[in-house]
Amino acid sequence: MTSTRIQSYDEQTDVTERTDENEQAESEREEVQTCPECGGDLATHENETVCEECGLVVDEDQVDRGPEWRAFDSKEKDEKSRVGAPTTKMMHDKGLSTNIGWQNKDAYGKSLGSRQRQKMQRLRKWNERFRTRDSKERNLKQALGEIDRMASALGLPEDVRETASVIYRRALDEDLLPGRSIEGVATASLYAAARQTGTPRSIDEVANVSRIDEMEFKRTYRYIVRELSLQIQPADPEDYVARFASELGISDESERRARELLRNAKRQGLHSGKSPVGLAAAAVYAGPLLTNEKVTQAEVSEVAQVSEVTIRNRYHELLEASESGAAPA
DNA sequence: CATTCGTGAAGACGAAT
DNA sequence: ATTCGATTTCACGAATG
Repeated sequence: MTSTRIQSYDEQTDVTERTDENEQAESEREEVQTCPECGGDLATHENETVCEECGLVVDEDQVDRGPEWRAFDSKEKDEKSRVGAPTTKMMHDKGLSTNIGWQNKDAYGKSLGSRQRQKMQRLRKWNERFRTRDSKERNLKQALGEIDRMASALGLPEDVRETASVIYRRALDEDLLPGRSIEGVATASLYAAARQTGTPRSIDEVANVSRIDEMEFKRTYRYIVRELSLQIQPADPEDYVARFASELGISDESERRARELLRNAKRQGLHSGKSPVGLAAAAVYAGPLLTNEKVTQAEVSEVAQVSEVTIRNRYHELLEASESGAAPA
C-alpha cells in the first residue's frame, strides 16, 4: 500500500520529463489562453505568462510547483529527490513507520532464497512488535492524561489513579481497546478503580467529567469488568456518607446517626438490589432528622443526584429497620 | 409559602428464556 | 433478541408546618 502511494506521488513530481509535455499541460491550466491586448498566443516561462506577439506579461510571480533543482539523469534524480510518501494524520506515526511486505520478493520482484526468507520473517516479527508496542505506549499516555484530568476533577486521591492506570493497562494488554474509544475505557477504568479503592463516585458524577456519553460509559464499564473479571463488590453506601455529609455541612452527630442507620439496614439485608447512592442519600437525610437538624430532601437530592422520591422511600425503610432492629444507645 | 408525602405512569436495568 | 420483575424517576396534587 505504501509502495503504491510512493509511486503515484513520484509520478506527479517527476522532473526528468519536464519538457514539452509539461509545459503544454501548464499552459492549458491557465484560464486565459490568448493575449487580452492583441489576441496572440500566450506562453508560460518560469513563473510568468507572456504574450508571444506583443510581449505583454499576463501573469507573473506564479507559485512554482516544480522542484527547485534539475536532474540530468536518473541517478542524479534519485540523489536529489526529497519526496517521500505523503504523511497522514490518520495514523499515530503519520504513516512513516516501516512496513515490510508479506511477499517473499525482493525489490525486483524476484523470489528470495530460503535464508533470506527466514531473515525477513524475523524482521517482520520484530518490526511488528516494536510498532504495536509503540502505538500502545502512545495510547496509554493519552489515556493516563485523561484519567488524571478526570480524577482531579472528581477530587480522587492518588492511589485511585494508580489503580485506574493498572486497570487500563490490563485492558490494553488484553486487546480490549479496538472498537472502543480510549476515552471510554479510561473513564470506565477510573470508575472501577474508584469503587475498588473504597472511594466511589456515582455513575453520574463520573459521566459528568468524562467526554463520552453516559450510555457508552456504562456499556464499556460492564464490558471491561466482565472481560477482566474484576471483582467489584456492590458499593458500600457508607462510603458516600462522608462526602454528602460534608457537602451539606451537617453535624458530626448527624453523620454518625446516618452511618448507624446504614449499618442496621445492612445487618437486616435491607440493601440488596437498592441503589447504594439512594440508600446513602436517605441516611444523610434521616440522620439530621434524628438530631433535629434541618435538611430538606431537595438539598440531599441535589448533592447526591438522587430523586427525592427515592430518598423518601428509602428513609422510611431505614427508620423501620432501626426501630425493629438494633437497640440505639 | 416551603416542605413533605403519596401515587401512578414511564423509563432503565438485570435476569431469564 | 425479547420479556419480565423490581427499582428509580418524573409529574402532580394534597397535607402539614
